[in-house]
Amino acid sequence: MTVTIKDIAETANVSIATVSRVLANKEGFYSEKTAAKVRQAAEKLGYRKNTAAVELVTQRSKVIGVIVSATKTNFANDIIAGIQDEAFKHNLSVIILYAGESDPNQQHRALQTVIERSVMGILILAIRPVDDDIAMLRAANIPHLFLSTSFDSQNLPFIASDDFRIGYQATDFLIKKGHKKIGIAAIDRHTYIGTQRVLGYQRAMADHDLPTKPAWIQDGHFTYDDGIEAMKTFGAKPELDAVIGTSDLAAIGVMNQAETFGLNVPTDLAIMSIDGTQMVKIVRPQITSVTQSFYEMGSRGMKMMLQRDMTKFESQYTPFRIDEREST
Amino acid sequence: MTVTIKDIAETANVSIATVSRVLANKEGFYSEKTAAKVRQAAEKLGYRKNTAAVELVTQRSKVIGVIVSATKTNFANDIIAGIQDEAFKHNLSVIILYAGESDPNQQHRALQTVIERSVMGILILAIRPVDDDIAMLRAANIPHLFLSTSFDSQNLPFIASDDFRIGYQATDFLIKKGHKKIGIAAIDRHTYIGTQRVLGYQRAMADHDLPTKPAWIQDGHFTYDDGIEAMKTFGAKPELDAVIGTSDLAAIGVMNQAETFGLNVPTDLAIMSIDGTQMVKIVRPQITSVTQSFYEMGSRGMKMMLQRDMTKFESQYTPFRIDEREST
DNA sequence: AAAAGCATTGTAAACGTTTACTTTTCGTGA
DNA sequence: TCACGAAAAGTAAACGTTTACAATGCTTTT
Repeated sequence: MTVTIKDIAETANVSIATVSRVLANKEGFYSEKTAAKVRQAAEKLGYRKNTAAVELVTQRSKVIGVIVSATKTNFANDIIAGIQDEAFKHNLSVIILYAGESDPNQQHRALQTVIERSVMGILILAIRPVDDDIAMLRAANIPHLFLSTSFDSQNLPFIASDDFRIGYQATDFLIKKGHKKIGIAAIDRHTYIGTQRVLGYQRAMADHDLPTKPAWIQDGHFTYDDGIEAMKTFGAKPELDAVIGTSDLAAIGVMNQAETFGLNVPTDLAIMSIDGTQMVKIVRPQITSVTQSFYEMGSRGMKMMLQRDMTKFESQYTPFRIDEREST
Repeated sequence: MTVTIKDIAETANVSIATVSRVLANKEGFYSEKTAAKVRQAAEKLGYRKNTAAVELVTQRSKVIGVIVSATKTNFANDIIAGIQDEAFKHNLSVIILYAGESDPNQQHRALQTVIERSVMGILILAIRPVDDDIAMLRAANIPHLFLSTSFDSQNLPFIASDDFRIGYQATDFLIKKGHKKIGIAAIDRHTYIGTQRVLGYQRAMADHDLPTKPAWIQDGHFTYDDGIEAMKTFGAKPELDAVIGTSDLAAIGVMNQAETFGLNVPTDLAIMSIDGTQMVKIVRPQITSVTQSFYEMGSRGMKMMLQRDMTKFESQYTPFRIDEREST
């Protein structure tokens, strides 16, 4: 039914080895005359390479697997764009698997899928797998790299922002603008990222001899609704004079709730977000953000994959900057 | 190096056929006693199935390929969620390939990749491939379906919204709110979707005996910036009393530019968007939208794939509704 | 004219599964 | 005890490539 190189070989009157060589452009192993015959036959028969066969015999695939959490925050698109552009340059395919929102089952299945496909590398976005899955990942012996998550222990390679510094500098920025009572909203302290940001925040406050209160730190999962909730807890007459939203959407949630309370941003309350995606520019007032280099995380991650030797993977931080806008 | 069923067979002291049957859960073909031995050996050796080998011999894969345009509009995530959830239920993997923003090269490569992987089905999101690629797609004899794009001719199967009706009803809604001079922003009339929406708009205007002007229709590609540009063209003292943005972001662009001009939304200018993603709820004022059923497009599309018989694919429209908010 | 070297092509094994077909084992009824 | 049938297990071919190695033919060197 389907056309194979064997059919081409017959049509072109050569051996399958020759066909294979021509089609794979193994230069120097065939004459142009034969090549022309082969290519023409392939074209005529409507030949399509069978990737499964190729991967089986070569024991490798030119595919990078990307596992993404289907979170409601939106930076993943930028990271993926970075991965994609870099992969395209090197003729690699990218397959993306969504792993739900912190659903361990889906995560496990996604991981299993890419491992069984023996992809040449695995990029894991903003997900911290359970220990069993990490063990599986290691056993699989496939280069893998975490993006936009960092770890304290485990020595897993990652490319991410330095979240302690993000927390510190965001806070420091607000303090230098004259704020003294600064809150932080929708932070997930079960994640390493979350703890680091809080630590950075606390250090900055301490460095400026500013007191903090536990109630100024509102837990959540970086979502819009968590931002709203956090602001509701801070109240209509908040003690605070500035709030850091731990994602763009969270910050927007804080801002909208603040305005519902009749507070003016930035005069009554300054707001700052962490991420700096398009979101912060389309709302009014535009939100001052710690802008992360998501695209770069993706392209750097992809480049690292190209070395293939995982032992050389070195965790690194991507730069971030503060973009001042109207909300501070 | 890697563990194969042959290794398991040796360890468990059975034939590879038995191993294969146990591991594939072909019930009725093995005794529980043997099964236990096999499973234990597999576990012990750290066996991983080789998908390439499976696909080669079975001539089929349990993978759905999804091709997405990496557009700056954001509804794709919802469609993908629908696809993903449905696929998960049926134990299928989903691989997603980004095809750039209307870059024919990337589209071609993405298509080629999924075809060569002989996926069991292809879902194409918001992309209208060039004719050559459509021919290739057909020749490949793989079930395929377009989501969120419709076609006049070609008889390609799709699941999308009825864009004529969207255009009509959005316009009709505004007219019934008392508006008479209605514009439409950031519409791409090179797409079928675009022409249909404009036709719907024009018909609604005509049905109410309202005149229109060519300048009221501003071309673009559904982006935020196109929304801004459109509004700039309409001017600081626009002739219009309402504008339809052809995506959420486009509508937000229109709104932000209108406010830059000092216009009040909705009193000076009513604004309406088409899509109805989270975006319209996080901006102030919240935007009245034609809300499409993106998630449903995804899950319906996936369900259709399950039939596998492409000749039975029937193009269909998913429902939409109008959600009134603060911008009208 | 034979030998050597090179370019080109061919042969066949290998990759890791699944599965049609065959063989063995085992329980049951006569 | 034996024949029979069902259950369990085994044998081997097949899937479509790549590639090491072998073979062929041609050109160049001696």
